[in-house]
Amino acid sequence: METILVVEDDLDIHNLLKDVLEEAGYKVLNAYSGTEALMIIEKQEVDLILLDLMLPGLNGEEIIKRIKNIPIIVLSAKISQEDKVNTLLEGANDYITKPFNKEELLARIKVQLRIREYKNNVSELKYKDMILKQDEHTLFIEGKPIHLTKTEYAIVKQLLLNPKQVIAKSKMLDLISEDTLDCDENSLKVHISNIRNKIKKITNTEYIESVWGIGFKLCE
Amino acid sequence: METILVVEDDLDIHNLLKDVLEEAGYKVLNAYSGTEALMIIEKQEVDLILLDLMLPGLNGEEIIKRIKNIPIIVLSAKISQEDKVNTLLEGANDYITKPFNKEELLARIKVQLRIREYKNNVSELKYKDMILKQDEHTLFIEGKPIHLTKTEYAIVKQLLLNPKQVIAKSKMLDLISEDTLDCDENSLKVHISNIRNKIKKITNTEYIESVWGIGFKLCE
DNA sequence: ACTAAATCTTAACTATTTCTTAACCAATAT
DNA sequence: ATATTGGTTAAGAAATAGTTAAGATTTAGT
Repeated sequence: METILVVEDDLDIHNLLKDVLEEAGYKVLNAYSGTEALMIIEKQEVDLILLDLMLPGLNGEEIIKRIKNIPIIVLSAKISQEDKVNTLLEGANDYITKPFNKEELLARIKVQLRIREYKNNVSELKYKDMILKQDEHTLFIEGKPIHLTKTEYAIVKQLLLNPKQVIAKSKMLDLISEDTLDCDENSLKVHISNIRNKIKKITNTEYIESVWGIGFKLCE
Repeated sequence: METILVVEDDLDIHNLLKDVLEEAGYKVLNAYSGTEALMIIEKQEVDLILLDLMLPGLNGEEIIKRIKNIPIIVLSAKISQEDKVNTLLEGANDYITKPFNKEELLARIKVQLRIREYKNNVSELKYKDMILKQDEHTLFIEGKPIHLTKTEYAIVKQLLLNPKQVIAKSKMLDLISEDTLDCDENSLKVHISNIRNKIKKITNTEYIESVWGIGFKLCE
């Protein structure tokens, strides 16, 4: 089941949205301010955000800037075309004006969730001098192929799917759990070490960075 | 009758294309967004795709990356030569700028379908020192003929159709399911073993490589 | 339709690769 | 200074791949 975070301070609209979404089979998380929304995102897995632009405290625009890799659909009474364009450029993925039509809302949500799913399967993931060719199931660093085991491949794939972002160890374990049986944090650090060794045979450049106490990310 | 998928969000252009194509005797499928297009491809047989580059949601470029084995003709208002080149490099097969000429469109479509037809029925699939002569239903390695059974032939054919690519065991079973009754992963490994043995009688070179936990590919 | 030959699947066994565990050392934070 | 986290290593456990042979099934010839 996919999780949608609703960020809206108006209680009536909030509850209406919640009802519509739950009826459609989504799990709904609730935030009534921008700061609350950011807190929830850090702790829980969220697949999509419905965001009201007019919020107390931290406003919608600022929240959009802070969020990466979660699709955002903006809800707003603002109607000018200019606003629409600005919001999309700032990082929102879609825009719905209030009062909204139930079917349109659900359709737009579906589209965003699908896009995410499809991006996961794009045939080549690139970052700097790394290319993960998914057809060939091979990582290329500076043009040279590196053979990765199933688990190593899954780890590198997650790092490349979220470049510039730190992936917490627990999150990583969750993300790769489909490809592994019982990988724990100890096992994870062994895998990371093994991946780094394979890369070291090709180049001295570091590609994977540790973030102390949190997890791992690709070097910037 | 050949099936063409039209991916275009502008309703006027979409309908114009549909009319032209149906008049020319093609079956037309319609998609108005990238995600819709990908959904259709998964479910139905499509011989060619006419793709608008400017789409809501998943854009044209991303769709091209996801599609293989179906020729794509890109439709776009973009006119710079640079864009043209980029699109072709990314995986599109041809490029037509809007407003398009009806005859030119149909001619380009014909060319792509011809190429496809030729490739599909090409009597010989080659890779390195392997030649699969489909007429003779025989595999030649380093010039010497090897007799393959029906299932073995189907497996080798799939490998040769996608050289350099890893074919997952489950995918392979799916691809050869038309030629077999109930081949499972165990049976598949026996077939692979048998194919390797037949090749080994001719040469010591390895031609089929295993990708641990995933599937098989031709050696590079 | 019957028989013989070829092919395919099943299943046990062996070989190989990968994964996890756990001990030890290094680095970092309080 | 000490506790916590990260990194390395090696060995044993677990998973997957490869081999083999026998019996079942399909195909082809008569």
